[in-house]
Parts: sequence; C-alpha cells; structure tokens
Amino acid sequence: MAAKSLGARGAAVDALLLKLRARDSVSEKEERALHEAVGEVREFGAGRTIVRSGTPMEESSLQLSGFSCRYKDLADGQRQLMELHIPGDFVDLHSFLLKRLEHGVAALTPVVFAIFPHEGLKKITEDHPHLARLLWFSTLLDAAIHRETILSVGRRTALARIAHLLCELLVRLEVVQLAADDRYQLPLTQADLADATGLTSVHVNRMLKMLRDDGLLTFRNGEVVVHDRARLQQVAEFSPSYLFLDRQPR
Amino acid sequence: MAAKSLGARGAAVDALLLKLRARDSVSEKEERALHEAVGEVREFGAGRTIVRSGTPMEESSLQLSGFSCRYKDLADGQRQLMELHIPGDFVDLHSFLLKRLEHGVAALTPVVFAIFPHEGLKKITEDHPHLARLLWFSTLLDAAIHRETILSVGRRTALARIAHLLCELLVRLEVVQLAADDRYQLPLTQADLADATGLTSVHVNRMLKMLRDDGLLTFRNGEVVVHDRARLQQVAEFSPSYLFLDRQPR
DNA sequence: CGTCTAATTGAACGAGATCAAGACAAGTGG
DNA sequence: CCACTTGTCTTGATCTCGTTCAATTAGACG
Repeated sequence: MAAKSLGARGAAVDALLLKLRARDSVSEKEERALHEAVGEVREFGAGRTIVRSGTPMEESSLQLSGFSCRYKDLADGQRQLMELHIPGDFVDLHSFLLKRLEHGVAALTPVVFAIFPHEGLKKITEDHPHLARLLWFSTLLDAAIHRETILSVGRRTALARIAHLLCELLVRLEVVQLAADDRYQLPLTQADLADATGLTSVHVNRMLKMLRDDGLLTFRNGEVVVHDRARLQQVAEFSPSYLFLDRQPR
Repeated sequence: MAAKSLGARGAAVDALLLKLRARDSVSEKEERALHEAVGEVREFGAGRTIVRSGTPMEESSLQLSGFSCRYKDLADGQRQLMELHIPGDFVDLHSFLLKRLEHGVAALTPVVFAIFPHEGLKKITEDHPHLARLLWFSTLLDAAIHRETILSVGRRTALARIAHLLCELLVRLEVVQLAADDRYQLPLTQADLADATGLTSVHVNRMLKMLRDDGLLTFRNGEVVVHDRARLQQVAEFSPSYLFLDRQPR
C-alpha cells in the first residue's frame, strides 16, 4: 500500500549524477547504463518503514525526494539514527552485497525512490568497472559520514553535535542543489534531530535556542537558515573534507 | 624507519581468506590474484601512525598481526576511535576509491601489514568482478561495524558499551582463529578502550570492575576471558547479525 | 472549539566526567 | 642492588552536562 508507480523515471538518476559528478566524471555511456538499471519508482508516506532489518533484499533504492534515515532501536525503545538520507542517496545500496541490512530504513517525510534490482547492479560490476567503482565509492562515502557521526556522538558536546549535523546537511544538500544562500528545507521534528544526535528532544530544543540566540542559525517551520556559516562551522568543528568533494579519477 | 621487509609474503593473505571465506567462497584463481596483488610487507611499532589524515594514497594495507585503529581527534585533544582493526582487516582499503583518508590509522600494538598497491586493486575490479565484490563487501562490513558503534556511543550505557565492544572483538577474532574458548589476547590499555567507547579511562576502569564483580568477564594483563557469554551478550544487547557471518554468493 | 502533535521552559536528578591521590609493575641508570 | 623514573590501574570525592519529569504554549486540523 506504500508503493505507487510514477512517471518520474526520466529524471530518476539526476540527483545521483549531481552527487557522483561532484567527485568524478560520469560518461554518457555510464549514464545510460544507470538509466537502464532503474526499475519502478515508489512513493512512501512520512513515517513508513522502507526496509526492515534482516529482510533478504534483491533490489536497492535511490532516493529522489524527501528525507529518510537508517536507524536502530534498543530494547528499551531508544532510537539512534545512523544516517540521514537526502535525494541522490542510495539508501540501501549496502544490501547489494550484504544481501540484507542489519538496520531499518524509514521515511521521515514523504519520499520517492527509484528501484534498482540487484541483478542489474551486478551486471554493472561486470560491464562497467568504472561505474561500479563509483557506486562502491558512494558506499564509502556513507562509511566516512558514519565515522564523522561516531566522532560527534562519542566526543562532541550537544551544541557542537547539532551544529555539525546542520552544517553537514547544508553541504550535502548544496551538492544536489537543494540548498542555496545558506538555507534549506528540513521538515524534521526536534525529536528526529535528537535521534540523529544521541540526545533528547528537550536538550535539542535548548541547543537550538542557543544557536538561535547566538545568531548562528534558525531552525523553524522545517527550514534551516544559517546566519553565520563561519562561526557555525567553528562551533561544530566542521570541515567538509570527509565528504570528498573533489573531482578526480576514482 | 617504521618500515621493514619480512619474509612473510607467503602467508600474507591467510587471515583475509579466513575472513572472506566465512562470508562467501573464494576460488583458487581469486586466491592467486590476491597473492599477486601483494607488494611488500611492513612492520610498525606500538603507537606509530600508519596513515595520516588527508595524505594522498596509492596503496592499501592488509593487517597480518597486532591491533590498530582508525581515529579522529578534536581540537581540545579528545580522541575517538572509529574502529579497532585485527588481522585480516584491510585497514585503509577505503582509500582505494577515496584517494585519501579523512581519519588517521595508528598501531595500538606492534603490527605487520601486507601492502596492496591501488594499481593492482584496480586490475582486480577489471579482471575479477566477483573478487572485487568481496573487497567491496569488506568495506561494507566496516560500515556495518561503524553503524553499530554509532548505536553504542549514541544510546548504550557505559557498561553496555564496554560489554558490546568486547563481545564484538571475541566474534571477529574467532573468525580469524585468534580467539577460542571464550578468551583472547587484547594488549590494549583501558585508555584505549575509553577512546574506542567515548568514555574516560576512569569510567572504563569502573565498568570493567562491575563486569568482573558480576562474573561476566575478566580483562587483565592484556587478556580478555569471558566467563558468561550469554549474560555478557545480554548486558551488551549484542547480536552478531551485523557481522554477516553467513556464507552465500555475494 | 476540542484534539492532536510539536515546541518550549522550569526544576530536580543522575550517569559519567573531572580532580586528586595512591598502588603497582617494569624498566633504567648510578 | 637499589633509587627513581614512567605508565597503567585503582579508588574516592565532587562536579556538570544532559536527562527526566512535568507543565504550558502554539499550531494544525477535523
């Protein structure tokens, strides 16, 4: 009931291409191979589960719009988000070789995905080694983002964690042209941010107030407006180097 | 000064093969291709830096013995380990496509590595797609371990974090035959464990005492002895499913 | 208008940090 | 052989950042 077919197949890989072309060149032949690997397009409502932990998988989902997340829950109900996903992200490409995921994927807002059957991805690893390396690269980017998250939840203060997350989203959204002029739509709740940062929603609220009162950023009505990017990055100890935004042969 | 050549090239890929064959079959042809991709063998003393963050890289290191880690530091000197590495781990395979690492790699004990020039790895992606997928898989395993670490530092209590880390190491070391009978050598300091779990060494000490007093495990003189594996896993909320220990075609 | 859900703020609490001191083992140099 | 490091482990006392509990406000929506 969550799935529905759309007529969006033509533009399906656009955001992915923006993401990949920020890191390397993608030939027209490779672009065509990607297009051919797309199966159907699916929509999910906010809050829906997209992938359930442990389920055997035979396809992967490229996010076209909205916000989703990887998450794990503890027995006492506490939730931790592993990664926030934006358009252009292959939210479960890891399952191509893992064959299942050890975490859930959920829609935080309404989302649309283009589905890639693993069969077609396997063919890419055989016929298009460079494109295959780019897909591999995108999973390595996930890992690099994971590592920065480990640093955040392990050692950064609550204030720096929030600031860092919002800095990261600004940069990642700029790459796929969903952020400009130091602002972007982020239709998440403070509880979502809490789950992403390992804090409580109460404390997230206080930290957002501090950032607001200090003139660094405003987060209201699902929009983030960064008022002082330099100072925000300083508070967060944010440097975009872990996002590997340099074009070079991979 | 940290590098030295050894005569260990013959057995260089043994631990890696144990690790891979726990997840899929590896043909003799693929085994040969791996052997051929090995360059020299290098040794590092305890505490040495193996990879410095940001340095352009043209080779990757397969760990043959000892313990190393990926780490990042904050400006105030706090350190967070992203992952502990054991024999059979490709500690910086991510640099094959990232071209540099955004974190450091350091030896926690004396370590030995087999060096794989990226040129040879690239050739594997072109001539041995299945073997390439296995190498890709091993980086996805790193990502899965990262995600479990995010859950640990984000939401688990101090006691559960320590318990979980020691559970994980037990299982990973069993795979490469460096643990048996619920015990293994772990020549790290309590400060190392603190950096790995996002705690202070003082608190690690207290948690280890609790685990000891509760009869769950002993960590002394660089050896971990698990006395009650079932109960330890329960305290940690540990399940090995995120280590993907099932053999199947990848 | 009532009924949600999300945001906000205050007050008390607690897990883990910080500060400090001592114990113990392994060198190391005289 | 012994004084003297040096690093690691251990334990106690105090402090603090973030949690927990609780109450209020503000919107959105039927």
